[in-house]
Parts: sequence; C-alpha cells; structure tokens
Amino acid sequence: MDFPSAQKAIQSALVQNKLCVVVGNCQVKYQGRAASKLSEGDRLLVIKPDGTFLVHQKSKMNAINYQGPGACVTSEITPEGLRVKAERQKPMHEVIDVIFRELQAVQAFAMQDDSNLLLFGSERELSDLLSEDLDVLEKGLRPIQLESQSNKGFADILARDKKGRLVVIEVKRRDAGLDAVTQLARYVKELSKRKGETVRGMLVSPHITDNARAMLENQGMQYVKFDYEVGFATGTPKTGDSAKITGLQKKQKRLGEY
Amino acid sequence: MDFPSAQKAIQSALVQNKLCVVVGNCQVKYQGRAASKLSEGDRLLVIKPDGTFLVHQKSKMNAINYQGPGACVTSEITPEGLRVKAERQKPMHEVIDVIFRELQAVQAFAMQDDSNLLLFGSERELSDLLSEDLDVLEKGLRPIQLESQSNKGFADILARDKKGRLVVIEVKRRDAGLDAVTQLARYVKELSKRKGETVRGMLVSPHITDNARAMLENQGMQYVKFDYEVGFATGTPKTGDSAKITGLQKKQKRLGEY
DNA sequence: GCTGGGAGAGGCTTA
DNA sequence: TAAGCCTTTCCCAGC
Repeated sequence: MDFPSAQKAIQSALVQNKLCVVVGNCQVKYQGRAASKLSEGDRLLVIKPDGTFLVHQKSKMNAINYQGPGACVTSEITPEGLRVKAERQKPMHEVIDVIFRELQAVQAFAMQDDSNLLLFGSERELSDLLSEDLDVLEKGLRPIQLESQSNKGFADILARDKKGRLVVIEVKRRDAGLDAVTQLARYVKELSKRKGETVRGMLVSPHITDNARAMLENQGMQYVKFDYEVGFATGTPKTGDSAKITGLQKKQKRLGEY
Repeated sequence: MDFPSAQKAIQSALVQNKLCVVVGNCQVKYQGRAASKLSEGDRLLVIKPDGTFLVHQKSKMNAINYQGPGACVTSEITPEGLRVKAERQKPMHEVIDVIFRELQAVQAFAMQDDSNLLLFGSERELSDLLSEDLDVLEKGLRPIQLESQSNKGFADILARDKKGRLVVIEVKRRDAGLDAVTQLARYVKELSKRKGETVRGMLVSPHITDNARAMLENQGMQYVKFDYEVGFATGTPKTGDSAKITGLQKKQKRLGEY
C-alpha cells in the first residue's frame, strides 16, 4: 500500500470516528513521563475513535507503546515514511511517534457497541458476601454500617465481635503482602483513634507471604485464610483453618439469571 | 465475509504463526478467576502467535477481555456463528469465548520484530543518579553502600548526614501517597532496630498528597520535592524549595548514544 | 467537567 | 518459585 492513500485512509477514519488498524514496519519514539525508542520492526497499530493509541508487537499481552483516550492523532508523510503521531497535553505533555517505512495494511471500521461487561465474582462482591455472613470468619461477628465505612480510603468491612469490640476486616482477593498489612494497620490505628476504643484488625485472603504474616501477628492482628472458589464449579469440601466462601456460588447463580 | 472462509483464515493464521485480526459483531463470555459476559457489539479481536488474545471495544485503552501468552486458541462454526475460543490451564483454568454473529474483516499478518524497547528515565536510574550526588537533597549527605541495601524490600538509598546520622531515602518518580510514607516508615523502623541507632527518613518525589505529607511529618520524617525534567528538553531553571535533578538529562544523553 | 486521592491488578526483576 | 515493587491505571468523591 502506498503512503498517500494510507494517509488518506487514516485521516478519513479519524474524521469518521472509525477504529483504524495499521500494520507495517515502523519505528516508535515516545516522549513523556519517560522517554523511549523502539527500532524498526513489524507492528500493529490500533487507533480508536476516542484517541486511544496502541502499538503492539507480535508477542506479549501489553502494547509496547500506547496512549489513552483523549490523545490527538495526526498523520503526515515525511521523507522517512508515513508518520503517525499521538499527542496529549492533559496530565502532561506526551508524544508517541510511529514512523512506517513499509505498510502491510490500513483498515478502518465503524463500530457500534453499547454493551457493558457483566462481571461476577469480583472482590467487591466477595466483600459484600462476607458482610452478609461473617460467621465464616469468626463466630458471632456482626457487620456494622457506619458513615466512616466505604468512604474514601477506608476498610473493606467493619464489624463488631461477640464481645462488642470493633473489628476492621481487610479483604484481598489475591496474595496479601506487606502492603496489605500496613494498610490494615493504618485503618486500625486511625479508627481506634477516632472512636477511642480498642479495634481489632483482621486480614482475609487466599494467601499471605511469610513476612506479611509475621508483621501482622507482631501487631496483634489476625489472619483468616479463605478458599475462593471461582465460577460455578463445586470444589471438594476442604477442612482446615480456612473458611470457604460458598455463598459466592449462589450469588453468582442469582446474577447469572439476568 | 462468510464464516467458513473466516474460520479457515483464522486457523491458517494460527498454524503459520501469524498475527490475526478479526473485526465483527460478537458476544463474549469469560470464565476463570471470575466470570463475565459481554453482550453483542462490534469488537476488534487480536490473536498473536504467542497465544495472546485481546478483545477490544471501540473505546478505552484496555482490552475488555484478554488472555496472555500461552493461551490455546481454537475456532469452530456453531449454529450461533463463528466461535473463537482461548483457553488456558496453567495458573488456573480460564476460557474466553467470542461468538461472532457477523464479520467485517479477518486478516493475518506475518510479523518480523526483534527489537526491544529502549527506555530512559526509569525510577531506577533516578535513584542511581541521586546516589551519585545527594547534595541536591541536603548538604553533606553521603551515600553508603551496605549489604542491607537493595536487598529484598529495602530502601532506595541509604546515607549518612553531616552529623553522621543514618538517613533512609525513598525515591518516588511520581506522586507520593500514603503508601510511600508507610513504606518509608517501615524501612526506618526496621533499620533503626537493626542498627540500634537513630535513623532519619526522607521522601523524595515530584509531588506528595496532603495526607501523606501530614503523616510523614507527624512521624518526624522529611519531604524533599524535586523537579523531574523528562527527556532532552531543557526546562527554564526554577527556583524554590525543590531540588532539580539535572544530572538525569546528561545520563539520558549518554544512554541515547547507544 | 475536572482534579485529587486512594487503592487495585498484572507484570517485572531478583533472590 | 516466591516476594517485593512498579505503573504510560482506574475509579470514586468532591469541587
């Protein structure tokens, strides 16, 4: 494909709010929060109507260079080849320059899509489910809903144990590391200061690193391991010190019946 | 495009290790760590030779559904349309099902690309540069190299001030939040315990949130703002309480002369 | 609508 | 392999 018609195709795609796909041999330069250069090779360039700009190599999941929605995309023909540029001023001045020496394809597509993803089994749900049935974590735990909760940077779940003590429960869907512990410690400290009473800290996750567990227990907080059975599959019942969240499956089924 | 030839094109792309792009109206189901469903709409599907599988909508930077390298991709024709499936067993069983009702395009590309990204201006570099000249942060600061440094979760830079006190310096290339402060506090605490001496904590970044600054100063630690001039551009010299890292530009230039 | 702030999720690197 | 750490993020709340 020759450069002039390619450039025309790209411009016209941009104007018509189409998604544009360009494949060819190019080099890429980036300048913004950092600076980078990618020498020549075959790449897939995706330009979306919202300004999203993605440069993909033949492998790896992530784009090697990209720019999010809002970028201003322009193209021109230079002595070196076809130059496609994505520029953004907003959070910071950033420019990606893609210079094609050779083109395999340029194509534009009108895309109609008003759908949103329906997601089941997210951490939020897990948190909700636990709120509904905290007994799996500890007998007698009662969830409480306070204004302080779910505010900005606050704990996942707030509860009172059977002795009436406040319990801050931090839920992690994945491995808990030192971060999770310090975060929880912060919540506990802050809350106990605000309420003027003793506050327990509880960390719930499928796994915890050794260091994190040590630090957690050093600070008098507790860890509850849970098995997070994803999807509709019914796992073999397990025994041990881990709480199994079975409610999730029910909830998923309910959500599935939309 | 009709389904049989589309399917043939996809299969042949997979076999020949080509990158394959499919555009059309489809719905998407995912089952794995969570479960999701995306109802019908026009999407861009990218299948890379390494198994990477990306479903993009017409806007947003990230793929709405994806699977990383190693996925096993298959296709078949069903009564509902052309079904393309990406499946992975490794860390966990995950399946993405894309069912096309209508196709706008199917294309495959042989891609040759051996290049790697050259990146300048990473946090690591910044840290190295600061190590070389800590005076920009505070007069008389001397870097020290101990075994404890750069180990697992340890401080960016360790130094002694002109009075001989240990200083832990945490460098953030971007905004510093509460995380950065608690992390630094952890380093300080741990180190002072290990060394049995007073340790100062210093946080260096281009910006800090109000809460973070308050917490930092509450704990007797200090903040040093710095201007991080990215790229080769020469900014107007600034005055104020901020340290300006000019060495970076030199370093970048050096790196640029590969 | 924009900005600030906090927190999440995945990949990367090193021990 | 495991842990820590980083990010060219994202989302929510407040202005």
